[in-house]
Amino acid sequence: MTSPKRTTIYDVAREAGVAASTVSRTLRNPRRVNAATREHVLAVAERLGYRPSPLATALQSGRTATVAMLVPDITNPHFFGTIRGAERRASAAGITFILSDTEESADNELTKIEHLARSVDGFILAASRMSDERILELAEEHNLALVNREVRGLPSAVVDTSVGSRQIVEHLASLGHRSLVYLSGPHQSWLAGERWDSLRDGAERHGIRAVRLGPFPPRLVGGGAAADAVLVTGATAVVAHNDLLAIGVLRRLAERGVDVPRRISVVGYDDIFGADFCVPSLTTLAGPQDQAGRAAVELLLENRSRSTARTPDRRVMLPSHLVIRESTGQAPE
Amino acid sequence: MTSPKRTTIYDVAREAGVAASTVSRTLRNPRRVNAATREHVLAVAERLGYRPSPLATALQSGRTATVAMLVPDITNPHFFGTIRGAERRASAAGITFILSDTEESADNELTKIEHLARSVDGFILAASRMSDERILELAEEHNLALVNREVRGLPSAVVDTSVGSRQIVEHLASLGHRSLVYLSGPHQSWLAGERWDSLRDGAERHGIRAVRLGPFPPRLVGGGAAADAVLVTGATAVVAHNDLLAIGVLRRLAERGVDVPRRISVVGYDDIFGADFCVPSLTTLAGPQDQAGRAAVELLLENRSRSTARTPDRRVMLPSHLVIRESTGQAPE
DNA sequence: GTGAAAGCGCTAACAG
DNA sequence: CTGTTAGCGCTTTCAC
Repeated sequence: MTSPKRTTIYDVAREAGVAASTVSRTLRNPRRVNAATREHVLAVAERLGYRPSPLATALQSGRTATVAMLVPDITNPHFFGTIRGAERRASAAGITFILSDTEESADNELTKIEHLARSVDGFILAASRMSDERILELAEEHNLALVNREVRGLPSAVVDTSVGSRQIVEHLASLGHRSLVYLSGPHQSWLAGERWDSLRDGAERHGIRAVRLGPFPPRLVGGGAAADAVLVTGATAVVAHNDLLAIGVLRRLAERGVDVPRRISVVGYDDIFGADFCVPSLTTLAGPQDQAGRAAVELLLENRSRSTARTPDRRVMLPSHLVIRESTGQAPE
Repeated sequence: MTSPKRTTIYDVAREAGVAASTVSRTLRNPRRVNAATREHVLAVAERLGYRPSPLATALQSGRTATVAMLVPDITNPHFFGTIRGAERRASAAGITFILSDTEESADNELTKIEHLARSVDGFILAASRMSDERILELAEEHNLALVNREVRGLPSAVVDTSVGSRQIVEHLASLGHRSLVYLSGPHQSWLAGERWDSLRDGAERHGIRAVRLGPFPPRLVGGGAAADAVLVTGATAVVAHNDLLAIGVLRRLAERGVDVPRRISVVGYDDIFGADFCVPSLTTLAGPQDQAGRAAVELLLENRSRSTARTPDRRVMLPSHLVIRESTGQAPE
């Protein structure tokens, strides 16, 4: 690759016989320029193959036309939908999309934010592991939008799992289950807390005994220990923090010769890739994660420029729905 | 979020009683500054919470400390490993990672490259859909590294599937198969071509009849039509362009009551998430995709700064290995 | 409607 | 070793 001096706004100006500022206007505020000059400038720019420098624009204007998304674990299929949705939306708006993996660490989130602070217009924090306090503090200085996390006063897009969690309980109750175990996810996960609250709440209403176990790493491997722990409790139904964990449980139960769903029913969250072709296929709470990602980008875009004056803080709530497959069935006896 | 005037290099300079250039040096070339002043400047910078502006640095120096990765389809699990590997490596080097989905379109690749050209130090093209000519042309102006694609003279990291493809044939031959069908992927996919060449080559040596069908969309849904097409041929073994397609085939065959592997054996490529827990579990050619992503970033880093003088063009070749699971077995009869 | 000029924050000669 | 001086490419008053 060679860099034969990119053509700048000045090259265009000279060639077109106008001032640089006119070229700039032609590009940013076409209507503030005489139609004739405008056409001419555009033609010259086109001919010279002029491409604006986003860097220079950003440095001068303060707008970078870039957003960064921070994800605890890129590898986790749970986030694929969110990432895709956000990327698509950003791309459609001509916004550059930066993706960063924070490896499940709140400290990493902070570091990355500091690092990128001046290069982006805002951050999308997906399932942030940081405390509410820290997030609020950061929001003082940065433009933030949260995904699957709520913090007072901050814009967020979350796939509602409260209603869905109750649906899970109802589903299990209707199948005759009288007890369930919830396998919780990462300790700092806000979602994990939300889900447990709703499950317990639902369980109470239906006179079902609910127990929480964990935390377990929200990955396939976590399923081994989780499954064994479940068997000890004698519960007839288990709800895992996410599908990854649920599939891990399924595998371990199969290994141990435990019949699902005859002996025990298993439910997950997210409806990730694979939930429909594992065996037995997984009953799970599905949600439009990609829409959440998409909404987050929109929230960010709305909120920029308006340095201080923030909008009536927007919260987007997306509905989830229960997908019933083969891993849940009539309670034993 | 409020922006109370970020502290600049000038603030630090004034506060420390030195020139701005000294502050700059202290940060870039610490050794060119008197130890005492250095300490002092660093202390002041620290105290003022100074953070450099990547934009200003980039504008001035031409280096953006950013790389962009272009992927045909973020959604495709095949790329997850590559994306993760690249992101990790970039992150470790303090390099900002831009991710962009090109939606399987060569034109989109071109557009995105033009768009980002001045904001990044280089591009990682994963499984590019562009023609060799176009890529070579782009390489004149941009710093490129290819993943799973080879173009004369350009740095690339590819997971070798030639050797692996022959292993697949040997595996099938040893099970008594005398014919196989290859389900090809996207028309413009270089990989698809490579794989077919190696398969056919291997088949020839083992006196196996090999037929190519397709192209099929390399996704689960592509498996339906593909499976039906295979059955018509009467072949006893099918090798799909990737695991997604292979799993799709598996599902369709199950639907039609065709016993895998007793009636027909199925092989995929990539060993994606899910290949081990679909039913039957999938025999597939696994490769270190994340290392390919990682290597690509390294190639890019090596190659930057050296504007014209390119290194003896580096090509990284990663070995693949055959993972034998339940979807392949003895040929019928 | 258009031009001149001042910077955005930083780096890189070039002096001293 | 350190300060001065130009810009990098673009936007944005402020005049004309």
